[in-house]
Amino acid sequence: MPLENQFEPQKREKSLYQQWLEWGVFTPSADSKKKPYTIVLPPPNVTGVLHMGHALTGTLEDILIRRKRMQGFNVLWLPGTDHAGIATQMVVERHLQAESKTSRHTLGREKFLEKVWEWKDKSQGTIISQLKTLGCSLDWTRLAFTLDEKVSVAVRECFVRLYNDGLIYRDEAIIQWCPRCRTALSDLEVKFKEVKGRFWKIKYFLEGSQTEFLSVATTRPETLLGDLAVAVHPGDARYQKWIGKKVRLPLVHRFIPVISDEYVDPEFGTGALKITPGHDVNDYVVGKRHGLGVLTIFDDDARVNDKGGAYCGLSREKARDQIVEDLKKADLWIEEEERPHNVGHCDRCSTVVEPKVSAQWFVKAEVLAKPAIEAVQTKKIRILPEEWEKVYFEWMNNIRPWCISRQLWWGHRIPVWYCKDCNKMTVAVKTPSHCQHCKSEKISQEEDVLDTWFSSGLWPFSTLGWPQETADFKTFYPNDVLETGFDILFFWVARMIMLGMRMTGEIPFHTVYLHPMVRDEHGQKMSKTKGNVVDPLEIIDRMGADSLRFFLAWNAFHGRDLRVSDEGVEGCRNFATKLWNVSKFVLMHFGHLKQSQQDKSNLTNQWILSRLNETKKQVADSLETYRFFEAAQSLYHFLWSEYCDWFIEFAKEKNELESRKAMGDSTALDVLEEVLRLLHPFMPFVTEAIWQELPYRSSPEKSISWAQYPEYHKDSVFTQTEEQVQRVIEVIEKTRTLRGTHKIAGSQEIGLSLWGEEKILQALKPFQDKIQKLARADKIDWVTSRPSSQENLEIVLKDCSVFMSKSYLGDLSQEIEKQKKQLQDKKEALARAESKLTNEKFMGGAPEAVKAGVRKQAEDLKAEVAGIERYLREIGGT
RNA sequence: GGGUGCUUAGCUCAGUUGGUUAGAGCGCUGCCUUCACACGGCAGAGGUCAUAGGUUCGAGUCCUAUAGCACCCACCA
Repeated sequence: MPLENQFEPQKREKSLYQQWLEWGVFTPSADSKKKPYTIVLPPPNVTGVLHMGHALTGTLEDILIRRKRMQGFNVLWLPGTDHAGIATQMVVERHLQAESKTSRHTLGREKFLEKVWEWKDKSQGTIISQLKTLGCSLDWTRLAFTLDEKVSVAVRECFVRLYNDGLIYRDEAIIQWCPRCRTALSDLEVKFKEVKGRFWKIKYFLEGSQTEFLSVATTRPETLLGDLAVAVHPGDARYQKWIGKKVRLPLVHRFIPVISDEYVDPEFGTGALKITPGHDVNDYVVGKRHGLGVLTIFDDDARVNDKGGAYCGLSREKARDQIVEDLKKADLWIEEEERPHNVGHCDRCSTVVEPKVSAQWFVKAEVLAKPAIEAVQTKKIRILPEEWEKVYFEWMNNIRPWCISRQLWWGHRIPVWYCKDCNKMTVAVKTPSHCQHCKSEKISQEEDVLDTWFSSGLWPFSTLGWPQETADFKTFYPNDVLETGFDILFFWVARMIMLGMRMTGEIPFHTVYLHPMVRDEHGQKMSKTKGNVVDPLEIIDRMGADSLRFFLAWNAFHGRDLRVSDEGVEGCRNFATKLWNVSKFVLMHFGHLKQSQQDKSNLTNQWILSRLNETKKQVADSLETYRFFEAAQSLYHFLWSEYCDWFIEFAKEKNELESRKAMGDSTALDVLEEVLRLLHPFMPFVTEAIWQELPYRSSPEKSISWAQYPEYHKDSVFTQTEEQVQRVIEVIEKTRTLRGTHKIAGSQEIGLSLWGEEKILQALKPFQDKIQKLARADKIDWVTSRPSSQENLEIVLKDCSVFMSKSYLGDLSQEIEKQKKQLQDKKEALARAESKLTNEKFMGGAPEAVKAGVRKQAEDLKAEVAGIERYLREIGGT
């Protein structure tokens, strides 16, 4: 059946995907004898819609997956979504606020969670349909969600095991607190940003004195309400006499000790540091060292609490203003200056975090990290690109306790029950009915939920049924590749390795591939506020999923940025169109064939088969090393610059075309079919559409998804033919160049003479018709004696020359200049080569192959130099 | 403060262990409405590989220093 004139992705892609689903292409059989290959999709957050980063993940993983499926593996690509605790809760809260002006607190926990579940269902539906639009061959029968019952079981199991092993504990400590989200955060969830601030110097009067005071510098005057000491460096001469004395806390009139501690930097500020153990991580440590205790002066919303006396009820910001004002009034203020400093912000909502002392749950990450570090050191797990290994080690070697409790409603409730009678904790997988210590039934579950990343950390196996020894778990664990953005190396990848190894005793995957971050065309981070977000669906809508996918693969360099631009995707759309058009052409001429029948004696066939074979090798090498961009480029180059530009152009020559048709030669079709299969993982839709229209196929299967992925065969290498055709190409190209430089009209046929050794001419002669057609020559004379340079121009190739009558020429001045430059370049290159050959050290030290190469190079250059000199003389440049 | 990268054509980037005359896409210039394709064809211009040293027979590739840029981690009030 002929292909329609244009491939219209908008019309075709949906139904092609539907067909794959109907055929069950994406679902592996659990009891297959085939070797398994598994990737779990990094579960997108159910906060909204997919962005370009997801599209990149989907594309790269689908390329790996589809290729392995075609290579006969039992392939599982498992889709899922993440409940994304803080992020989703925040989105839904905002939504509620905007829609009905209600807060979660007025709704209550149960009602609010209902709303979040509704949101989740909607968002998940959107995400699924987007992944389908992109063409991702995910096994939807195994769709998972991080709050699924089976995942919950895994989460509890993991928690209980770690608790029993002493690796999870509850402790009162200073943690990062987001007053807007009203929850504790892990260190990773706090982003330090430089903000403009002020540095205030305040008087702390000596107890009993009206004149003597310490000048204390701070960026946060409001925290003086919680000061429990002033610290100076033990070696600081200025303050020796103050140590052990007491000072009066301004405005509050409490008396606090002056202590000495090495932590204080005497060079910084005034050398006297106020200590607020309740609201500063360092002060907390200092306070602990000196037994100062803790004074918490903010409530969960970061308003001053009842410990703040007159300031009670004020927000942090208002309290600061008020306190500064009062200090000035009371003559306790000395001076202030502008001072930029780093302030921690909530990763999710950008609120300034407030360090706060509270009871939280922690994981002893340093214990889990040890085997996880070793796994990468011993290369049991490879991280690619390799430089990320260093980053991984750096973080893992300095890992700190991981705060896993969150004061949220949306998430996995921590499986701990407190007994009202004996105050002890019951930690269990199954919800207990009574306290395991005193049998009391007065128990209540911990209100806190777990950090989202705790459940994500189990994803490679919690989705497969662990801790049950299910068929899926046995077949598909460990996974093969974990592919994701480098931004979640610590958040997610490191934790999967730690938890995976601890829980299952095995590495969760053998390869981590970290892709670059998607940026806009100027390299700027995409953000809604900047308005530079490129929506993958919008691009797909205009140019098709295949174009976007090919673009993403093409640009997945091993750098850190991937810039998305319309022009770039257009180029890839053009490539898809090229494929479509050449397919149209091939089917037009060879679509009637019923079987493969290749004329292996045809040199053009040998050449393209050899080139195809080389391409297969390059694609395989590139994909095995996750160089998607390189694989995409090889395919692009082969299809466009070799198959279309030369093979098809050769085949179009009248005699050739007729003879191909007469013989029923199917090479053009067969090579196209292999290209389709090679390209299918990259551009699944258009390749499937064309494949469906082929008159016969290499595979009896209904879908190209099941067809075999082409593999390199060393018996399809035709080195000699490649050289021979390469020479033909050069003859044509040089002739065309000459025509171009002398402005010979395209319609003007010219006569050529080809001069060279008999052997060379014999190799060229089979291509006479093709040379004539593509160089637009009406005749070719084959000569072994050199034609007159009086009447002809000579184009010198490595081992032969093309002669063209001077009668075709016009103005030569530009050409002379160009050739002079050429001559200069060649002479320099020749001089370099010759100096190598006369250099004894080079001749002694370089390997034989290199020396032979240089010798050959020198010979070629010599011939070329002579040729250009001759040519210059011929066209009148001395 | 610690760490990791980057600097190659106008732009975005390749260039695997040092080895022949440094590549691609886009963009640019000229010509061509040739029967698959103007989302096309043909041809062309364009780079002292950031700088300065060094190692080597040979350096875009290795070493040292310098400059500039980006990112990550970190509690300097």
